[in-house]
Amino acid sequence: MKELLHAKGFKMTPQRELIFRTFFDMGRHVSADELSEKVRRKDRSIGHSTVWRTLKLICTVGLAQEVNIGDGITRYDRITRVPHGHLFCLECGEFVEFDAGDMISRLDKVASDSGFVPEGFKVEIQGYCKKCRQQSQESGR
Amino acid sequence: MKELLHAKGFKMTPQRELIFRTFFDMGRHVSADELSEKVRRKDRSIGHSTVWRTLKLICTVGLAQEVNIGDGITRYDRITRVPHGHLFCLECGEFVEFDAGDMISRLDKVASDSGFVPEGFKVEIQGYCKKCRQQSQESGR
DNA sequence: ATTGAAATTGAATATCGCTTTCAATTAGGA
DNA sequence: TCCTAATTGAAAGCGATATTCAATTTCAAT
Repeated sequence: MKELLHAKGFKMTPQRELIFRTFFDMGRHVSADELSEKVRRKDRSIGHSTVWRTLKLICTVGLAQEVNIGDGITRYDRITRVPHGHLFCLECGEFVEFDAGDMISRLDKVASDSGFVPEGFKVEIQGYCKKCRQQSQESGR
Repeated sequence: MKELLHAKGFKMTPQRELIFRTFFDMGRHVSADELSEKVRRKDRSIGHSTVWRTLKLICTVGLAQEVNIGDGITRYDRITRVPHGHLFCLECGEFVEFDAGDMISRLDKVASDSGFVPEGFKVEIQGYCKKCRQQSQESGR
């Protein structure tokens, strides 16, 4: 971890250590605010801006990527070996992952056909989850 | 057009007419600011907020949809019959569309497997376009 | 261990997209 | 024509993220 930072000219600090650990202990799709709150529960002296910046840093060194579903809140998702997409409920905001491994080769081809060297993929499905559909059915409509 | 609005309880106005026309004359992936600027070149008296609101309206009546690539700017893309994805250059911001028709059935299945009723799909590939790769190669690195 | 340049920090402030408010105006069915 | 609900433009507001800056800290080179 420290080495990874040093390799790119960054330094390790106690703040970063705590933020890194907290981020990787949390689930997926963490927003900056959520992380900031959790980090500051452990150490009140860490500033919001440090958390924001560290989150960007985690992306810069390639350990996470931004996920944007269009609600104005950027979430951060650690990069796993397994390429995956997101299912997202437009009503309650529930997030479900799905394996997108079998799409990759197709997407790779699409990219190279257009002269692009792909860096990342995003496959997202918006819709309505089971629970929300049942609820809206019960309540009259 | 007018009928489409009336059917959903909206009214047609001169402002909306101009904004609609301008939007559909522009290319794809128009941001609110771009549209606003173009509209206001034709009629300086139209307010920004009217443009924003009309853009939302166009989405509400189902003629366009928001596209979000994570740079904090929402773009609006008219809805075509052909489902498509986006290739996006991380360097210069170039946008290229590709046909995603053959992914739909797979995505539909993914959704229903999780109990979701899909409403929309987003397939995006980030990467580096040919031009930017050549340029960064020429300039030393 | 000490040093010193460069990176990092936290607080405050700024910015940037976008939304809302509000009083005045306008569209369009009755 | 009239009436009401929808719409307008300007301005203010909002929330997420970025930036500024002086003080502090890291760590490679001594």
